[in-house]
Formats: sequence, C-alpha cells, structure tokens
Amino acid sequence: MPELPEVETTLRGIHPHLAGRRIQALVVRNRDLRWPLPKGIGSSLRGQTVNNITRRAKYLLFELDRGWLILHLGMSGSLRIIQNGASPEKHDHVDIVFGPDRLLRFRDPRRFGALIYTTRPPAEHKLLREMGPEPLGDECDGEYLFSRSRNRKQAVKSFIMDQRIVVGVGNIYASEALYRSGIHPQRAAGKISLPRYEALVAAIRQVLRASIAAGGTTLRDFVGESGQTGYYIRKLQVYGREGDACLKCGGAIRQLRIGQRASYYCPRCQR
DNA sequence: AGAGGTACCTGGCAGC
DNA sequence: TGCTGCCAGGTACCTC
Repeated sequence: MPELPEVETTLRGIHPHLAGRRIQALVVRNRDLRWPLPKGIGSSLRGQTVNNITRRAKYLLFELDRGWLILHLGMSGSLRIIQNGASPEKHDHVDIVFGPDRLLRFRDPRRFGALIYTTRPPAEHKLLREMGPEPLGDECDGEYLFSRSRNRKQAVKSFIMDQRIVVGVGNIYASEALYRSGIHPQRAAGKISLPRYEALVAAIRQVLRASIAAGGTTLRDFVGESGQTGYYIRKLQVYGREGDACLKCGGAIRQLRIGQRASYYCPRCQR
C-alpha cells in the first residue's frame, strides 16, 4: 500500500508518540521479512532512545543513541501505536516495546517490508546510497529530470519510478502525475522537452502534497486497535479507472502494462 | 550503463 | 462451495 505520502503520514502519526522514548524490548513473532531479522537485533536496540524519526524516500529512519533503525513498509506494511495491550493478530510480526502501555506494532501480510539496524549513518547504507533526490525538495526540478533523461529510451513512467533518478514516486502517483501533465506514460524519457519536464515535476509535487494533506486527516488512526492505517482519502483521476470517462475530455481511460506494472492514461490528453 | 525480467509473499477477487 | 489463476500501491537482484 505505501507510497511516499503514506510513509510520510505514518511518520507524522508515530513521531509524537515515540520521540524521546526508550526501547525496552523487541518482540519478534516472525523474523522472515524481506531479509531475516538477525537474532541479536533485540539486544542491540534494548535501552536505546529514539532521538528522532525521519524519512528518506519510502524508508523511515529511527535515530537511536548508538545507531539507526531503517524500516521499509514494502507493499503491505503498516505501523500502529498500541497503548491498550491489544493482542497481536496474524500478520503483526514485530513489536517495539517502549513501556507497559506503549508499543509500536509492525504489520505486514506480504512480508516485503524490512527492518534493519545499522551503526553507520543510513545515507551510507547500500540501500540508500544510490538514491536520487526527494521529489518535494529543491534538487529535483524540471532541469534535473531533463538532463538525467537525455539519450534514454526507457518509458518516462519507468524513468520517474526509478529510485536512482527520483525517490518516492510509486505506481499510482506516476500515473496520476503523467496524466495531470499530459505526458503519455510510454513516451521515451529522452524525447521529452524541458518545459514538459517542468510540468511533470509540478504535477508530481502536486499529487504527493495533496495526498499527504489527505493522509493527515487520519493521523488519529495510528493509535488504537481499530487503526485504519493504509486507507487514505485519495482523489485519483486516472489510476484504476480503465474504461471510465477522462475527467478532461470524456474519452475512455485505458490501461497499459509498462515494466509489468499497470499504467492508466487518456490516449487523447496524453501524448 | 541501460533496460528488462524475475523473485520475494499473502490475500482478495473474478470466473468456472 | 470450492478451485484456479490473476492481480495488488515495492524493490533487490539477475541477465542481456
């Protein structure tokens, strides 16, 4: 489920409950996540304080006293603050315990998520080292995408979903941003003009910001057993709308597969 | 180096 | 009511 806005919303939801808190224990019910949790991870974390939590791309970074916890939600992961001792359910694989009435519970049915402890700065970690700029930061602008795309024949949708180019643009928001900027998802990245990349960056920022703002309305859901994390109000204009009317021209939205991923577009409005 | 395919895993749904 | 096959919002890793 999580794309960048969901990860950002998760960060904002859990931060006030955990910042400054000391980890008392780690409860691991299933260590087989994307990479198996090492046996000693609990004793590494125990006693360390969460000094801050930040986000880089779709990774959450827990800054501890002597290291960092790198957490990725994968396709189906979610985090919740448990304050009432609610029993774990089937896919609740890990609890980070902060006290008798406070723990962070990691749920992930598909187990594509990851939890990594490192004593080196996360930016130097293999997973984060090669990543491109944040889409909401100044470094990513039309000029940047334009220059990185020259001579590339790859479909522009795959190009903007490549984390080495720009991070955090997942399958849904790639379709949405291309629709809003009028660019056909299959167009070769290297053949798109600078002004069109400027429009694309503006559209990427717009959809991500709007979704983060919508996610903000469900922050309270990060606490309590009835938490509905993962369900956010989204105003999707093309994604999942195959056969429905384009909101701009009334024509039928179509679906394509690009790099094995469903891609939605309007053949009339996107060139 | 760039581009594409495969793999990881469970659950939900359509179709028979 | 099964069963089967397909699909799902991510990304590391492999090959060409």
